[in-house]
Amino acid sequence: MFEPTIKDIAKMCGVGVSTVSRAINNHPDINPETKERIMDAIKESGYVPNDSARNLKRVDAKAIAVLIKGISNPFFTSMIKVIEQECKKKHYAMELSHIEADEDEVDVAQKVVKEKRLRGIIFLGGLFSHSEEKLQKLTVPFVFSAVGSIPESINKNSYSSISVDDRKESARMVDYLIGLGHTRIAILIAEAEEQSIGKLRLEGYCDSLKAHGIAVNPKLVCQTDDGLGHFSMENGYLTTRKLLESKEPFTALYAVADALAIGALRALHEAGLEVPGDVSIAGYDGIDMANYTVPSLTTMHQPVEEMAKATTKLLFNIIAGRAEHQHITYKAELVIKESTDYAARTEKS
Amino acid sequence: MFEPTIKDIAKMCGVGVSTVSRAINNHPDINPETKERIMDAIKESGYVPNDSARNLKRVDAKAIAVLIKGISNPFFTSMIKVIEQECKKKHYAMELSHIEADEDEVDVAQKVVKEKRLRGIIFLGGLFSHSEEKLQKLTVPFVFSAVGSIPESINKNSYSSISVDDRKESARMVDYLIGLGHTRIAILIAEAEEQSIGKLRLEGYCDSLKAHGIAVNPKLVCQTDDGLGHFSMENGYLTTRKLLESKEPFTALYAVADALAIGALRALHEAGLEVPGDVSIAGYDGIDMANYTVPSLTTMHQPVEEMAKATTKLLFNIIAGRAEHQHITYKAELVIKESTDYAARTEKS
DNA sequence: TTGTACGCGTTATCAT
DNA sequence: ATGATAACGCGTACAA
Repeated sequence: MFEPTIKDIAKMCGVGVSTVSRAINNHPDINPETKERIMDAIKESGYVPNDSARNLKRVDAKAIAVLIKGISNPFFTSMIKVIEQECKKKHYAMELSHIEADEDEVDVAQKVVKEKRLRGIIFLGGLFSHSEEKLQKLTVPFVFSAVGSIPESINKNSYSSISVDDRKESARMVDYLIGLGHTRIAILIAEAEEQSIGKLRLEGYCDSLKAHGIAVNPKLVCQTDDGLGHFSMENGYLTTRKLLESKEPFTALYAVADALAIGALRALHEAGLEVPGDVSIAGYDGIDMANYTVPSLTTMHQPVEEMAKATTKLLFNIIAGRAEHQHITYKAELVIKESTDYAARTEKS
Repeated sequence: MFEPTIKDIAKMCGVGVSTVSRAINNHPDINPETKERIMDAIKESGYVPNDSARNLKRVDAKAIAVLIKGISNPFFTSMIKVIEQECKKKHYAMELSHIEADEDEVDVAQKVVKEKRLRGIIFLGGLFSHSEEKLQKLTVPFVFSAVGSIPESINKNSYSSISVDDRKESARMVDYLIGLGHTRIAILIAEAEEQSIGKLRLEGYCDSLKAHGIAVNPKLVCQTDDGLGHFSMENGYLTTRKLLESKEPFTALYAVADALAIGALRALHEAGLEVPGDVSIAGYDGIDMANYTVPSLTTMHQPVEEMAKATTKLLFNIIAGRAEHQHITYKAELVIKESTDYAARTEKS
């Protein structure tokens, strides 16, 4: 089947290619009549401009990339949806790419930027372990969103970030559990690498315990041993089972991701334990699903929509030269649901 | 910052551009020594070929597109992951694009094909409402995966499809529920447009009831009224509440998607009903989450991984001219978990 | 307001 | 085995 090009359209309308180009790209210098005639011909012939040729010419494509690490976490799915909508509004294309656990996101970014000649990058999730030198090789603006903490050593003016203060909010959750009278609080983490979100949330946990004069019991710090560090329900389930098998007593379980918490819920149920009757459970993220579990899940709700919108808005502003690099921290909201209760009741039972 | 091109590499190595091109693309006619020298220079300079220029020249990009309708259904998330892996293996790029509920997937496909010059398309989800004429305008091979039924009127040799027999498997689930003694079985559907998956599963429901001499009670056919037809937990929750408010008695609830079932689980819990004590619940899809709900969910498990692999494999084979169009139907597996029980017990309570 | 001609970075064809 | 060169389809400076 024949694919018409811009030349064919030009011939059909008896005009030059540049006139057609102007019509397509809404240039001001064009006679409305000719433009209409051209647009009609385009519709009729089913002509669609070749993206490759455009991008080749334009030196940079009207597109951004979203590089996401840890797709298994439903939290990101929500963010992507919002980011995609925002891109559509701006008529930007969005290149979505997953990054494997063992890949270096900045390396991938570099490759993608050169391959696709795009205008900006959003890093979603993962952890920050890049040298400033490496970052500076990236020729387009980029925004880190929902990544682990970024070392102070990196110049704040060389990148943007959108985040919540994972360490602080995590501590807040543990404060709440302690406030309910819990002292033997287990924590479920999937990854604990340096600078990762998991690590930060673990630190918050330790902060809070220490602030309340409670020693951290290493036996209650539960980490998956698959090394993959997925925030998955399966991981939450398996790790909780191991915790139960260890017989180490606890009255509350804090999972650093809702997906983990949901797996934990199931494991406790199978062990014949009531939530929150026997054990209180708290999650983190505030994903949709947390509202529908039985019992519903107490969690730290991150403002997904706002964060996603802020991320894209910031990136577009930087691309347009309308903004400098910024660091925006959102507050998470402690959403108290059915899965947590006073320890006193627990002890009685 | 300066971006080296193939010419720069050529100059650096004192060779012609074509030699560099040959080195990059693993052409046979090249001296291993020169090739090595070139590859070194490429690494050193950080050169990455410009995808746009490549695709422009190559008339078709080494890429396929996945067009997905209904991203909110977690079932698709799993499929995408597998498809992506398969693409990586074949060194194909994968363009992922969501289709809005009101968009026509074939129109979008046409646009994407022309814009990106890609080699094939996978349609994921949605329903089939396209004229053969329109389909034939698509110049690249395409495979429908997990879409609703395709009208007999369309020539089977003009497209491929991977699916499960939704109508039959749906009936099988209802057979099972009836086998447990249930007769007042409600059904939860999100969309019921012609040819949609929802419609097919509804038909299977009716088939089974009729085969067992049970009349279909329209009051037990529950459909969301948001018109969007999302397979979301929220939809399942809200629709179930409406059903409960209607006071129409039922002992079993069949949700045509697990996400809906999870919402239903919650709604019943809030109404003080036990599952499966008071009401049995069954889902459809077999998503991961179904194993972790409390109670765990009886569901029709679709072989996601196999289907996704078959889809990509088939598409690549057709692209390579190694295969004709095919229609593969997979069997779903009835996975019996905790959420369903004999009606007898229900009646007693 | 419109048309002509060049070049973007790459691959393929042809010589050598 | 290697190099020169013509496309690929488009945007745009420049001329008209």
